[in-house]
Amino acid sequence: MNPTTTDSGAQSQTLARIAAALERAAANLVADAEASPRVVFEAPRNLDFGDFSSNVALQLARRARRSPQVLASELVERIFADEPDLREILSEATAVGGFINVRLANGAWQSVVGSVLREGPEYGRGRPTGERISLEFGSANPTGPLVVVQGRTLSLGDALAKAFRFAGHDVTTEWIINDAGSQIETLGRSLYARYRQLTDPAFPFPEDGYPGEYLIPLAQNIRERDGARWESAPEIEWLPSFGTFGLDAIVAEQQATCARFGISLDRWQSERALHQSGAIEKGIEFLRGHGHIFEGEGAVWVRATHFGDDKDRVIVRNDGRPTYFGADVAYHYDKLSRAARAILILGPDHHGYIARLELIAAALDRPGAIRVLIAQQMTLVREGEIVPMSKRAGNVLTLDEILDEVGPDAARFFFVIPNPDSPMTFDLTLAKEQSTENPVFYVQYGHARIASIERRASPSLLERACAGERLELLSEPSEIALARRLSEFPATVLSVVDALAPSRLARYAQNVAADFHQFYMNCKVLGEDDELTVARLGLAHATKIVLASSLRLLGVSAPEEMAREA
RNA sequence: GCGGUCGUAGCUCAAUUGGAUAGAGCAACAGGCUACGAACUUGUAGGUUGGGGGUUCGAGUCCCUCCGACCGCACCA
Repeated sequence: MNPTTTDSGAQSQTLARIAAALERAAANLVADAEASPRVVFEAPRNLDFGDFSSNVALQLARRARRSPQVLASELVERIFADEPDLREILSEATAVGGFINVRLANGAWQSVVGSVLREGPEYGRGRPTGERISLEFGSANPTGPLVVVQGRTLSLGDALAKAFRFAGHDVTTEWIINDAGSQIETLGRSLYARYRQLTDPAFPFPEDGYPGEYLIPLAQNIRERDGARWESAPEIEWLPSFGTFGLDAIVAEQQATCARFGISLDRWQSERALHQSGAIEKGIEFLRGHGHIFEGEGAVWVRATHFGDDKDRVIVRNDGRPTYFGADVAYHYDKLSRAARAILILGPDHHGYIARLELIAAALDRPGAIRVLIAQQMTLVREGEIVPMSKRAGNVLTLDEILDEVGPDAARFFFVIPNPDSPMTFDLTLAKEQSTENPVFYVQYGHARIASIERRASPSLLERACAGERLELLSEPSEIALARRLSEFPATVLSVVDALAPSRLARYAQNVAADFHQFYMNCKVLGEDDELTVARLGLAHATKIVLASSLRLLGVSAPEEMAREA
């Protein structure tokens, strides 16, 4: 189906044969040599129609001067008349409403199971494409602990990175630390106030400071290290020290939270370092060379309106300091020198920034090379009540607290279920419930159930099953449906990458689990007949492989057994 | 006011990039364990895809226009 996957299953070759036959038939019926018809099969939304369908008759109808339905019927008749051998691989071909629907013989699906067993965790992996991709996500301000939204960008970003890598791309994951601006000074003042408040509770807290109690332990650390020596020092002495101390400590905490989430990024880019390294000047020079820079009102501007922005943007202030936009230009100049494409997943407060970021690509002569996704806002619900959160009041629920409450597996799976740009309600009560209602446990239970069956199976039969013996015995509808589902895995990974939509993988995992549970109800795996047991154990094991791969790409564990219910 | 994102079943979300009868899960109702883990499963019910127009063989998807929600609109970061 897709040439970039290794062995996406024998059904793809089967399909190619059928498509070729249809193309020959169409070429005969449509005496229009200028464009030879191309037959593309895709899975119909409703599988009652068949395994695959093609709309080629709808597209060719006008040129063939007959109705789509008539043309489709003729094409179907022709391929069976011209190539009777097709009946071996094609159990059914029908023309309905202009579509040509085909159903493959069981052999195609049996061989998919063989492919999965042979390739194991490598099933579905793409060949290296050589394309390098920069994927930025997380990137919280270094002024406080990570909160829920960052959990969402982290889950989406890491899942996307894993899918890109599995599909054969070369990915660098990165996070920018905004350590260059005035917020570090504000952080320093807030931390200093906490430090003074340790001995003088009446010491005033800065009005625009960062509330919340997370700075208090940091202040205590400073107190233990340095004692009272800062109490009488002037601000010019303590400010840099407190700012840097706070920054380093908070970034370290953010990294620790990522680690709890099972996420480690390749690159933590300091914005200050961009300023110091001369990267900003390099970026500006590039733009100047392309005529995108002009001077006015004492500042340096980028002609952003030329690329569709609603106003031109200052890149160097009239006091000579670059703006944040300047850092962005520099950072993406650097990213695009390392990678073919840069993808960013940002929080909801960056909505108005999408155009400005994406136009940087065009200004750098790489139109379309920057793509910004916005992870929308989340509403937290617990026991049916909205959890109130206000940054000002300092009662924001941190990501760490959420991990404490529901655990990393549930959090990662839930964050990835909806598409990034749809706002999301996160039900903490549901996420921590270990029950039918919880999709994470549903999928994990499927994996554990297979592991349990394998523990009970005779080792010699299991060994034969893993070698792919007797798969030709699989013929029950629920067996074929499950095998068919396993065949969709490689295409699912590719579609995650194409659409930048990890949610498809979460959904896919749920579908695999559902098909397995149905198979399990209908077909006894460990039965009287050893040969049938071998075939079904093979199917079960292939399912376990695909479930494990799906969960791995989502950063969720695949347990061998679930904790027993009380 | 300008711009962005969105609006789909009672709730949480899908819909293979323009395809057929818009699908899952939860909640509701009715069934299924002397079987490999019932943390499972079978079925029923639930919709004018916010409203209206347009483009074409064909629209939840693309265009226009209203309505509504959220978020931006700095020589802050």
